[in-house]
Amino acid sequence: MRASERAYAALRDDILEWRLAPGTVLAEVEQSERLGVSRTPLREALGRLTAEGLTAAAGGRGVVVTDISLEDIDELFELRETLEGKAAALAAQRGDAATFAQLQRELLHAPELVRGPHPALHEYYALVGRLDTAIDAAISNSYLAQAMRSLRVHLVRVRRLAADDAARLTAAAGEHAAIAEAIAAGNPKLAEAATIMHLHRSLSHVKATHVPHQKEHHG
Amino acid sequence: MRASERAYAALRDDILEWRLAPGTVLAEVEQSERLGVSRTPLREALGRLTAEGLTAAAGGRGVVVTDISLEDIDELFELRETLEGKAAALAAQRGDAATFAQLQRELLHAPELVRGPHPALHEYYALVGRLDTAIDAAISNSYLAQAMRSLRVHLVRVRRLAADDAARLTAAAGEHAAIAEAIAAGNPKLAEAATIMHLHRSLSHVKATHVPHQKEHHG
DNA sequence: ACTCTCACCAGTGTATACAGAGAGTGAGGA
DNA sequence: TCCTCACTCTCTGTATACACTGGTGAGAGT
Repeated sequence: MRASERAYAALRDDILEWRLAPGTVLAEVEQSERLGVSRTPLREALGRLTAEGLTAAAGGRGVVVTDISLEDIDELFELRETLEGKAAALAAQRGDAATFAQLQRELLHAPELVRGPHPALHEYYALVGRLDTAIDAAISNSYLAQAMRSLRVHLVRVRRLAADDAARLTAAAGEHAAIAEAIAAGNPKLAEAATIMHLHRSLSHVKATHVPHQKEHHG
Repeated sequence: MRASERAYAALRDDILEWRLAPGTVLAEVEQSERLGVSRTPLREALGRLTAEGLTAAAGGRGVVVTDISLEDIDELFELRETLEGKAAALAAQRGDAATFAQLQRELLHAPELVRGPHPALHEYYALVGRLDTAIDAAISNSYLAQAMRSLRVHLVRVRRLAADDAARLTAAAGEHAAIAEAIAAGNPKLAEAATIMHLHRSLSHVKATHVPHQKEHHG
């Protein structure tokens, strides 16, 4: 694998998992030594991260990890409602009913994954991810899909701010199932409404359980 | 100005003005010599262009200028309708009425700019650009604004495919004035409807006057 | 004549050296 | 005591040299 790709993936993970706190200055030499690559591929990685909005240029002083404020979360979900609402509606018009009917059935059994002594959270998130992928494929609009992908990067960070307990995941599975059902039924209005409902509840949950992230400067 | 910035601006302009036809392979050494910069800043420029979707990696064989098909235009306007419709609605809710009322008055006089022996097209496009900027500012949602900016880059390319005659520009000015009026009136539904109407007519115009671009390989 | 293989080459990916700019710090004066 | 100016130092921005990969063309074998 290319060195620039490794550096990008490593830094991206570090930021999304909050191992690199917002405000952290990413100096080129420091990071290139830490990741074992030279400055050239590291600069490429930083450029991609900056283009995605995970880092920002700090005026001659390298790049810093961007912050996510409560206003950012509101803005993020406002855009998300617009894009994913439209995407669900388009999927209902253009998607394959059998695919989404199958996803609905699986989602209805998803609560079993998050309950019990050994919650299979990985499988749960993979299932939800398959619904996202199915919608992306169904809309057959690469620009819209691209816009949603770039949005989801930031949402991964936000998700880490909330406490995803079993109760919330169970409820979310039901909401996802409702979206899949509406798409399978070919009902655009209903699919959009189900998506907006889900996003509002998700946002409420994030805001209710959100704990301000302490900035750790462990050096 | 930084060399990477100059290279980026030059290549971006060349692509948007169709001086670099879709499918053109941008070899690093060749372009770095043409633009008078070394390969390092040129690679950064190519990375930014690829992130924006104006170029695409060609599997170890450099990057190529991406193509814009008729399907792309449909997808582009589908996303545009979603984003700009929402933006207009938000601007109607949050924007300053006086600002948009003033823009409406100027837009109503815009036909004078495109008629006559000396059409002031530059002023016309600047005025329309000011409406876009005002909407961007009014929505106070950086993520939505960013999504629209990345979309408009591609629309500049599409605009070059259509023949922007005085008749179309006059009609477009009226449509823009209607959008500004609806925003000034604080009517979100109306602002969204006016935007969707404008975009549909704009798309129809592009499709009606579109001439397939001949690929020139002048070397 | 067709196909397979090997070698060469063009071009990207990476490392490193050098220059220039910006920020921080220290001292001196008001 | 605070403000300002200059110096220094570190870090970014750029150039260039080197390595490696992927592709293409020619030559030989079937």
